[in-house]
Amino acid sequence: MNELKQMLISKGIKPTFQRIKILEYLKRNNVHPTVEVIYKDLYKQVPTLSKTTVYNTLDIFHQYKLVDVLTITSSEQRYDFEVHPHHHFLCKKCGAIIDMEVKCPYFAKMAPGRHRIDEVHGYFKGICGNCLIKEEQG
Amino acid sequence: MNELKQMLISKGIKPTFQRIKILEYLKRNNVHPTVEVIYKDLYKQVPTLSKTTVYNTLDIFHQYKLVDVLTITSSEQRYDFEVHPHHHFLCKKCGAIIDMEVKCPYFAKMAPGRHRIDEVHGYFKGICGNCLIKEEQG
DNA sequence: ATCATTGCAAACACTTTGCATACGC
DNA sequence: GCGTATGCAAAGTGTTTGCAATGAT
Repeated sequence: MNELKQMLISKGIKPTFQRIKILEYLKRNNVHPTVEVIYKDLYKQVPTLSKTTVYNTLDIFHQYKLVDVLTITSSEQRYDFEVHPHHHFLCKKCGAIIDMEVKCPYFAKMAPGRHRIDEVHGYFKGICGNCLIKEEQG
Repeated sequence: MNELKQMLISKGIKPTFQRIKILEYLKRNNVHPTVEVIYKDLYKQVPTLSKTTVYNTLDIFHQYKLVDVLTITSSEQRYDFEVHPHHHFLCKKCGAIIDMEVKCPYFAKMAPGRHRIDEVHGYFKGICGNCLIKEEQG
């Protein structure tokens, strides 16, 4: 908790109770949760919490590059405690988003053209291992 | 027009006037338009057109793999007349989405793990060549 | 006549905005 | 006390749904 507080301070973000809780949640739950999920889970601990604050806080975290915003599914944004660049896998059956390591620097160098590239995103869609096993059994 | 009609028939899709028009539009405008844009543009030619029909039609096209759905921006879906697998570049300044060729098969083979990968998506964000030139001049 | 497509209007879901209250230095 | 953060409610935006009217064979 103190570590996270320091992390916020060092980025120039005022370490309020809500902000620390949300950052803590993201660090602990690396399942790329939606705002809804973050809100519902944290509400148990912080009953005064509002969704607006979750949105505000995630916006600030994103600005200060503490979290990544994933736009894999079109209907909702998902948030990722940012550690290092990596790709994602979305299971079309259960909806889970699973981290995938980037194994080669192909992507960053791929496009030398006229555009300035700031961000590189890659993701896969398919059926995750767990769902495949269930299909075999079912 | 007849070519597109044949394309629909060969896929088992009834070639209605609206569907042909929408497919034609997508083929001609490879700027990855939104539903809004498609609707507003086609409305001029087809004043009875409704947004619902645009949605319905794009859904069908997607099912039958005539178009790709891009979820690069979180706020809206964009549609792409599907020719071959390629990546995309989103300009954060002007909002344009530009096609980028896939130069190596890295992506498809990257993740041999437990999951079954059906789709591979890659995109970049940054400032496009045109906007860079404008910045220099401005 | 039948069955699918179309299109309006209402409902939905996620996100943003406006503003009054509460908190922390 | 002052300035920012919070949180409620309302508005906004893209998408989906229900259903009646239309159109094609």
